[in-house]
Amino acid sequence: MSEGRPTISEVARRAGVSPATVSRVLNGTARVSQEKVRAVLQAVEELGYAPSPLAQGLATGRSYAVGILISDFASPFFGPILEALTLELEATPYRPIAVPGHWSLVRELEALEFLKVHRVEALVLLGTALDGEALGNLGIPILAFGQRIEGPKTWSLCLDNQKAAYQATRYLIDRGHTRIVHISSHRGGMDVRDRLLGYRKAMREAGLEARVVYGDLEEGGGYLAAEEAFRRYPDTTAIFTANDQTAFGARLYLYEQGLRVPEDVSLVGFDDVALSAYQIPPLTTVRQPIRDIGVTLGRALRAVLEGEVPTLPRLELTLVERASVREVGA
Amino acid sequence: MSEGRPTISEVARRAGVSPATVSRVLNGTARVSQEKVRAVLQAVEELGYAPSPLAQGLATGRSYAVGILISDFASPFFGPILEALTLELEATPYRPIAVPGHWSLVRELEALEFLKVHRVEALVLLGTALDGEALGNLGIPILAFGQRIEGPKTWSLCLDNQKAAYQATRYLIDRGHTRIVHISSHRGGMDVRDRLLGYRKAMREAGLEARVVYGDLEEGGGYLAAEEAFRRYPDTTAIFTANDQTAFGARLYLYEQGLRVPEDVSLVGFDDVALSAYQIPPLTTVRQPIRDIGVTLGRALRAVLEGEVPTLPRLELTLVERASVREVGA
DNA sequence: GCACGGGATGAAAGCGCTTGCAAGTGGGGG
DNA sequence: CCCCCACTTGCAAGCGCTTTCATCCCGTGC
Repeated sequence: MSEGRPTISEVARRAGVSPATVSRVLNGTARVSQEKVRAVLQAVEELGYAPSPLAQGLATGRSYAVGILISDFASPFFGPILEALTLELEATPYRPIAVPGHWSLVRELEALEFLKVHRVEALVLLGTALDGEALGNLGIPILAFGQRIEGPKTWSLCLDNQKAAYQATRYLIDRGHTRIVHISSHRGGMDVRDRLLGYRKAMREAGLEARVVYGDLEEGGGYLAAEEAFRRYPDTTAIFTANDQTAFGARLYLYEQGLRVPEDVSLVGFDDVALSAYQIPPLTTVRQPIRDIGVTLGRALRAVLEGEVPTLPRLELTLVERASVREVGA
Repeated sequence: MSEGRPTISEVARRAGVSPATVSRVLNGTARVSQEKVRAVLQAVEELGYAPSPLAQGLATGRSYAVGILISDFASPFFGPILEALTLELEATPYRPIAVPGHWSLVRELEALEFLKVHRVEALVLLGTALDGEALGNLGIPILAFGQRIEGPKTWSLCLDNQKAAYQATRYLIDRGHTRIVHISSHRGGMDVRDRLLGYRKAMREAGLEARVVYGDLEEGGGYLAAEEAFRRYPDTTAIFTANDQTAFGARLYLYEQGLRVPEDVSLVGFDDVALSAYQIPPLTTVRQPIRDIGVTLGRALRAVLEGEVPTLPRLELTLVERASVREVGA
């Protein structure tokens, strides 16, 4: 024994029925008499049978695989989203094939090709740089987050980044800050650009000078960007970053320069990554409902796979006030 | 057109050969004349043909899938390992199916079942609680990290956690600390226990009292554990945590209590997660060569899949001195 | 009592690919 | 000039499953 896993024919033989009947019982695709159902179920039980997804896929023309293109497994933002997303998929017959794009368009295209070859039935894009062009008409539904994509059977989960960034900037302005730097990035998708827009709008409205520098959305880039910011704008009193990782990097720079947060300079991040609450001081940041995003994507994915039109609930971005911002005296 | 993807027969027809020949050309399983090779290749090119892994799998009895059981996609430690690991697999025909076990034995068993059903050809365990028992004799090679597993065709990548923990504790002792708390955890595998052992050994040798409290290896647990530590041992001057996330949590507790790091209490972590260098102050911690671990596992996996015996190089744990420890006066 | 309808079931084809086997081809040696 | 061998190539079976189609059986209505 241990002759590999049992096949449907073995189950059929043992139950005294045909493979077709076993298939019908297992998939509930046709009425089968009580008696045979019982026999089949018992045989399945005894043999420990589980159908081969490969064979099923071949026969049905379906793969039951969904492709998830993620920018980076190591991301404290997308990682948890992936976590929630896969969790949501767990009770379904679909299995996620998650591949990282490593922030490189070339890799993303390769990864996409890989997923195409594997005949994924749907695609989830988590913060990639892919656009409608690159995706072409690959005939499967696409769900995107962190980027806006146009196309048939394509849905994007969009939060109002611009508004949130606007509010975060206002928050700083309302507390007396006028010399506010925004650390943005050329990396990242629409979201990051929207945040920049929100910042710009708030500054413009307040008649303040927009001070923008660019990082790479990671800690190292944040550090460098902060350095550049203070070189160019030494009198800066507040920094608003395009994401938390950038804020962490900036924070270190400030620390090394002996600049206290929030006494000397205030800091506001974006994302509310798990660690933001544990920064010193705890980081005031725009909270993205990470778990909800993952769950929402998961649900939408399920809907899409069932051929339905997904309903993407409106998710809100909210500023969570912690301790990295201080009110400056008039 | 756009009639789904082309099949091997279409390629064959176009190239004026049989499907068998196409297969042979593509897999290099037999000599084929120059001329036909060219014809096939051209047809493949023109049609944009790529073989279906499903069909290939069915025919060969292979799945080209490797299972990766990870404790948690959101982990700042395992996430990057997974990242490096998958990267290493990219140029191979194998595709990773990564499923999270969510720190729960039940889920891990479910996940394992899932992977078994999908006929993965090898299994990688990243910090799960599974032991030889649970794994049973599932006839495929297993690679483990962060846990020691016995069995045929089973290899564990083990770093000397005990020694590293011993050294980290000595580091603290050598700098004059005597009242050192270790925050361990009941979660996690052998590694975490080894760290506890290393701590104990160092304390014992120095004739110091072992002060151990337990967390959950995440920030929240670190916070709580630190709280408990100071309740039980108010005169503590140093904390050595079983991982960095725990240290982050403890750090916040200290901050909230107005205890300065390192002036009032020194802090040493374990892992050297990406963010450790960006803590305030930068965290002194035991560095695990995260990237190397991922790469090593990836290479070993490839070897194992080719039927070879993997060579697991010796990876070292080193203490990286940053700014969270101070020397206490005599 | 007979024809008919409908539900349960099995036989068989086929999903796209690989591979053992046999057939066909051409060249060299006897 | 014929035979044999080595090489290339196609045929066909089969991987494990689904699904169409035909068959069979039973109950019902006239």
